[in-house]
Amino acid sequence: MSKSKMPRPTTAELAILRVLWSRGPSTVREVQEELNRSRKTGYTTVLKLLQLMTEKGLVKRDESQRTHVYRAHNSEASTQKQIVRGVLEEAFGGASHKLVMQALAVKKVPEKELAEIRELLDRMEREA
Amino acid sequence: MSKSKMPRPTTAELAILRVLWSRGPSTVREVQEELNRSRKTGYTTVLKLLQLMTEKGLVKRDESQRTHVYRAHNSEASTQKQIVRGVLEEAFGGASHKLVMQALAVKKVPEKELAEIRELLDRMEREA
DNA sequence: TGAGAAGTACGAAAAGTTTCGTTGACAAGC
DNA sequence: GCTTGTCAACGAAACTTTTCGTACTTCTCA
Repeated sequence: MSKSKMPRPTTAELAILRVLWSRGPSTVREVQEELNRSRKTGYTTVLKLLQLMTEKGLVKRDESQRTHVYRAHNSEASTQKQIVRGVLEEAFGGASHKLVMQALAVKKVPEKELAEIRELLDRMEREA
Repeated sequence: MSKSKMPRPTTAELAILRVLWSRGPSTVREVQEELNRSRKTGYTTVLKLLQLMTEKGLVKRDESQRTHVYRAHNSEASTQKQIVRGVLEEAFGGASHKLVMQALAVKKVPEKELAEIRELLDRMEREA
């Protein structure tokens, strides 16, 4: 499935993807235990989600062992980009700068990260 | 209902809110006609949505005339902030700078708007 | 070897979202 | 006063997302 027609992950799916991105390839049990740190979730719930996500192409499954191992199909960055695109259209009418400014306003950003943003801005201006 | 426990608007709800923000207080018919520019939507669909949104507190309804008039309860900016907060937690693990950089990367931002962002950054540094 | 533990598959219930048909109230014009 | 058009209310269908019970298989080890 091409990346562009990939459906946007739902909330529960994202929670799972975040575990996979941070832990790397994992079993159902491992994902479930990690999720339980923040929110109680039954084993079969996680299993079912991962099965559906496999069908949708959001994750890949290694079935070579009895205990299957799942990994995210798309990178964290590319999934985030897809989500941003969605939010941008849906809630901001495409006005990226508004999204940027809200993101900066919502939460104090460390100096180091502000510098990163500045650099990106510089680079963009140089290319324009 | 306090702003903080206000549920995040769904996709269809957001489409309606965007009309209300841009047109100001409007009747069901007016909202529906505006929505039809981009995507065919039945009258009763819009009506039902607006009724549900009234219950949820997302919009306010003026019933003094037979033809009711709806207006958004929260401002565009505060709703956007709420959405950004959600996306930030759900998909970015709270890393605002990543959200900012994805937003900048997704779509070319006009020079004028980049300048606005720079100004905001300057202001933030001065205050820090 | 057989009892229990750990795993997958499947189906369906529960919950949330979106759509629309139908009904009855009210209004406007003839 | 009757007819036609516009509107709100309601209920239900269709669809999506989330949750979990149950059944069956495989592995472990006493």
